[in-house]
Amino acid sequence: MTKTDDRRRLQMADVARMAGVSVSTVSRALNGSTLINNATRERIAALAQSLNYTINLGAKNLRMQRNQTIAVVIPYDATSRQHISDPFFLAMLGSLADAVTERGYDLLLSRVDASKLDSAARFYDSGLALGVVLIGQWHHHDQLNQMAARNVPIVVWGAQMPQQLYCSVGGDNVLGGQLVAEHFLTLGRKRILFMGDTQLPEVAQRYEGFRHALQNANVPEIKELKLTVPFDVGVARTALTQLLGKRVAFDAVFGCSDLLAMTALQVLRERGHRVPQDVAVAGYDDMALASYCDPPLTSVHQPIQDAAVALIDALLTILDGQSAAPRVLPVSLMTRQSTVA
Amino acid sequence: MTKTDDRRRLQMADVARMAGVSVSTVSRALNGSTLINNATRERIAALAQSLNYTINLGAKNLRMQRNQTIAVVIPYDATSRQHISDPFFLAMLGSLADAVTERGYDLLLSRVDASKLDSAARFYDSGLALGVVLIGQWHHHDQLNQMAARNVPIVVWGAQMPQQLYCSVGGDNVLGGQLVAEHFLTLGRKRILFMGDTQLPEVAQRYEGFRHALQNANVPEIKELKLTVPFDVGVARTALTQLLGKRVAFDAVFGCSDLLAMTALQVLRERGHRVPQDVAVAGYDDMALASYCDPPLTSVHQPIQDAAVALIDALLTILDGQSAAPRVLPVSLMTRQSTVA
DNA sequence: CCCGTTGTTGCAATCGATTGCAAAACGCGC
DNA sequence: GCGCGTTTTGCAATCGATTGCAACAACGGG
Repeated sequence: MTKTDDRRRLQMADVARMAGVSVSTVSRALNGSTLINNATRERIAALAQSLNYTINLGAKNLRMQRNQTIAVVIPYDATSRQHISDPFFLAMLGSLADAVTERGYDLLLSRVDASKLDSAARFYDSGLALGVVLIGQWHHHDQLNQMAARNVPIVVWGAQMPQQLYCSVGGDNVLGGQLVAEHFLTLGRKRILFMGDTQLPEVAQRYEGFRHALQNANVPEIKELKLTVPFDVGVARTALTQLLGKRVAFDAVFGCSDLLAMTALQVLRERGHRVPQDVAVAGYDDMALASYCDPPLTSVHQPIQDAAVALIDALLTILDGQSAAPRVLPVSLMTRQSTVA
Repeated sequence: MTKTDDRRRLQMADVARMAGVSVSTVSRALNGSTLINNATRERIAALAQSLNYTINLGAKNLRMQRNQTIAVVIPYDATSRQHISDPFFLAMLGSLADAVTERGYDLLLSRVDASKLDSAARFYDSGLALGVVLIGQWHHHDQLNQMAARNVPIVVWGAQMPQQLYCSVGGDNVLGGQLVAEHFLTLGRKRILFMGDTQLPEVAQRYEGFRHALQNANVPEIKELKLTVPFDVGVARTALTQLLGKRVAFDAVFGCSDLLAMTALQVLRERGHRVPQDVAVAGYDDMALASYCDPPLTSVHQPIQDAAVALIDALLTILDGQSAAPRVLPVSLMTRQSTVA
């Protein structure tokens, strides 16, 4: 099969020539300008249609000084060379794609090194996108503030922090942590293992709510029962195994993501602990897999679809020249058999 | 707080003026042309750096007649107004994002109505993207062929079909179906419920392999045990419930996605059937949740990361002017407790 | 028949970069 | 100080669209 000569893409000048008018006329006709005679407009529209002509958006955007693209950035941990795998990010991405599409924008998806969050600005700086939605603050609240300070339109999924210059949208992490702690306390569990990296703002807030609930109930906090692990199944597994090896006793586990909780579930079962009888386990995010797993996982539900809509709306507000206030979305505890039989 | 005057973006002309040279010189300097004196080049580079100047990619792309963007399109079912939710698509998307980023391209994510797959070509036609990766053929093999015929660079995740003009990458669906059937037969199960929509090429192939294995073993095919349902948990649940109401007996279920299989798992359990003792259940895709669910789900593993890499490489090959052959990737059966206790 | 209006159309500048070609600057030997 | 070969630089055209402004046609009134 000989390859058909991949001839030059059709452009406005071609349509103009074939219609016997100037490029300006074609441009105006296709954009529905009232300057153009109705008959001419329709004739040109029909011709363009039949030629299967599509306007070159690059050229249009350049001239119009505007485009219709929103960048969504999911940071990755360069040290562990991890791929996007956490279902939470993926689910968020799916909802964002819907929200963006619904509003008639395009979505540019990218990943950046979590230690250089500010490189996410390149999409704005280079004019590729109107603004940026960043999933997670990671360790670089400061970089985000700097970007906001130089007027990069950016909205971040994550915790609301003091002295924050950028707009954030996130779940009520303090409440989430508190709900889990209270739930465990109601069940009479007092030696609760906390799994998460409190260096991350969101996790820090969950821990704060968690600790606060313990204090309120006059339950002492136990140092060894704070297990600092990243959102990484492998690391979590070894850390937990190690802890169990040290024979530290606990009767409940609070994993700061469903994946962490489910890892705990597996490790505990392998070691012969019964869930929830011996150890109750709760997770965070309430992903689809939480309700399917064995036993179904108690988890803090975050409203992902609302979150995606809120993120996009906030960004559009900023693009509109207004300022968007940070938002904290409600969360709720989904109680399942991993904590109550 | 008064909004700081969001002054015009810096452009090459500005840098040129400040450096006391022409735009051409700046352009060449930043692109590392050897025409430029080393000292000058460095001076300009340093200046640009300090000014935080970023080149306008829209303008550059227009002039260069090229960009670095690949469109990834995930169709949606307009009739059910479904959001991206199937974890398989999301996982694929994650892997694609990594593969694309790794090769230095950007990823434009979009959704199109599954009944108008050809509208995915707009990203190419409008010059927004170099080419398109489409996830799934759905019901429109014909539209894809037409796109390929008019030289739209496109690669499709899905089944390889006869008289196919486009490049596809997919799992070995026939083998997958066969593996599941053989596994069930080995377990002595002969009344196997097939759940999936054989209108979809991939599912049709799985069914073909499945049926073939039954024939080979001289096991009769049972008409009522083919349940035609889309990849939609809600629909699947009602269809299965209905079937159970009709008292049709079966001792195994083959769900064409993990989500379908897990839905079956739940429905069966609700109705008091034990898995795997009364009914064995197998799924497809081997998502993370398959190994976590209760009981862990036997499933056909598809190499998603390899698939993503293969898709992108195929597209790049096509963009390079060569032709890319369709690829069928190996699959394997992950046996877990949902079929063997 | 001339002129002002109104309704259409085209010319040419513009968006922000790249690049072929001509011109300027430089070095060097005579 | 001149001529010639090398570097180095800048002018101007170009990518494919949009749009202000001027030009032109048609028409009606005086």
